[in-house]
Amino acid sequence: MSSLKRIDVDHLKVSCKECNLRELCFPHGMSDAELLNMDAVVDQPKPLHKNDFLYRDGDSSRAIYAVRSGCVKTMTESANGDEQIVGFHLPGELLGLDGFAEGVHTCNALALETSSVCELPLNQLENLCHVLPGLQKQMRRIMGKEVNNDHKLLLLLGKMTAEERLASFLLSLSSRMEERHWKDNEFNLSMPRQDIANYLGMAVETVSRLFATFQNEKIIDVDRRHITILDMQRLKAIVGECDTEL
Amino acid sequence: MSSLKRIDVDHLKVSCKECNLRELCFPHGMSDAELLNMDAVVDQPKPLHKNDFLYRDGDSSRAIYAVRSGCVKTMTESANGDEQIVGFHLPGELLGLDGFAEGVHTCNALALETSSVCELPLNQLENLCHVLPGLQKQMRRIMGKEVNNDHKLLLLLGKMTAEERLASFLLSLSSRMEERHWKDNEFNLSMPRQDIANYLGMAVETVSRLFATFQNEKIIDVDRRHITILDMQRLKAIVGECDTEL
DNA sequence: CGCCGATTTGACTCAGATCAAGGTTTGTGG
DNA sequence: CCACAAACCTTGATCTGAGTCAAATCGGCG
Repeated sequence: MSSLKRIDVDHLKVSCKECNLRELCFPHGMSDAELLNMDAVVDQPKPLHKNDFLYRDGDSSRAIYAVRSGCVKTMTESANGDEQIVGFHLPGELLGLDGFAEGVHTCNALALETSSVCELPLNQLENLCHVLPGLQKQMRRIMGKEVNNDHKLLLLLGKMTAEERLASFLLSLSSRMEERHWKDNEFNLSMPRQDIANYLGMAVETVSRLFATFQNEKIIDVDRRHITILDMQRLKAIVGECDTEL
Repeated sequence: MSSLKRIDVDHLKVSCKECNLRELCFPHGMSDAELLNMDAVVDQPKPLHKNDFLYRDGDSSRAIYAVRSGCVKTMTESANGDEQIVGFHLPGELLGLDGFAEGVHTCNALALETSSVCELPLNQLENLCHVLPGLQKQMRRIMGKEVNNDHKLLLLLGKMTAEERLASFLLSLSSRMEERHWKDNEFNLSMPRQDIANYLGMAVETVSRLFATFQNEKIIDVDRRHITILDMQRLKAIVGECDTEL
């Protein structure tokens, strides 16, 4: 690949039609004709560096975003200053719905590593929904998914033990890896232990100890940020999915 | 009021235009003309009795609902059978978004007391959104609000102590009472202690003890399900809204 | 009145937090 | 290329908020 081509990549827009994440993202279920319309309004801003904010609590809500590469975390802040991470967003996953209620974001969104996103500007979204019935429908699906995700997390925080939470977290990542046609039993964590702990409502030390326990029990292999799931069945058994075989 | 009239009440539809909850509900921000259209599609089924399900996990999603009177709780169920209550819905509040992702509900919705709801059928929603720009916008606001609510609850479950959680719960109820132009410092809980405990991720005994503590400290007065907030400032101070006067 | 579910209260226990080191990896400037 | 600092991660010891278990009390209601 020539140096010239490499420079061009920055300016090159990946069309929705050709994006390999299209089935997970805005375009899900759309016709080719509809995809062309999408391409016309979807913007692809400069990549975010690690620790760059995509948006902050209080920013006016201008768009919804899809992660194209990397990983973005969203977190809410409380009155007395502590933070709760509410989501880690992988490529193809959407964020920004938190701004829909009042037109102002109520979360911070921060890149965990170098990441790129696609933007769907809200001022165009309204018109586009009129023209593209598929998008209208997809928007509803997206929001429903967000709600369901949050509910799962509520269940996790409200009812599970630390062990179940971490197992559940690993399984969630694993199945999202599979959705993306990546290995579902071997992946890298893009977030530090501290963020996992925050997300799961526990102390860093507990995360660390549980990783050690799981490793001792040969359920997973942990090498710094690299996770290998050795015994998926046992992991599922921990969270109570009692479908061992059967 | 004659007995004849009383019978009619069952059949009488309350129009959105005349509903005193309209500013909290679907109609928020709509013109009179738009409200007439809403009325044409909003259905008002028979009231629910205590412990009736409005819908169940797995039911196909046919409508979104607005509580007109009473109180409805929604809860998710985990693989191993335990439940997490994810919301208590007061008059004017909406529910049913959990069915948007896959067209199937992922929550149970259950009346805590005799309750009535309005239904907005989904098959009409799509068309209606085309015709009524106000509804389209309102739908987005509604979903954003749901997401923000869930995020608040995540913060509560992930980061707060039991004391903070209960204080936060009481303040949330109080401000929702105010929205409805009811007393914000005196109200009845429509849910048993067990449900409060479940919602806040703690044991019933802890709820009971904390009510006793708050009562001893003259922050609230508790008489069975009847709550009187005696010292709003102190309650706010507990959750860390350090705006005590300022 | 007497039963039943909801609530409260007390005593005890424990999962997981906190506190305290120590080890490892990464990045940076000389 | 190395030294040094700053993150990040792990491990051990101790502590505690809130859960669990058990029992009494209350409030309706047939």
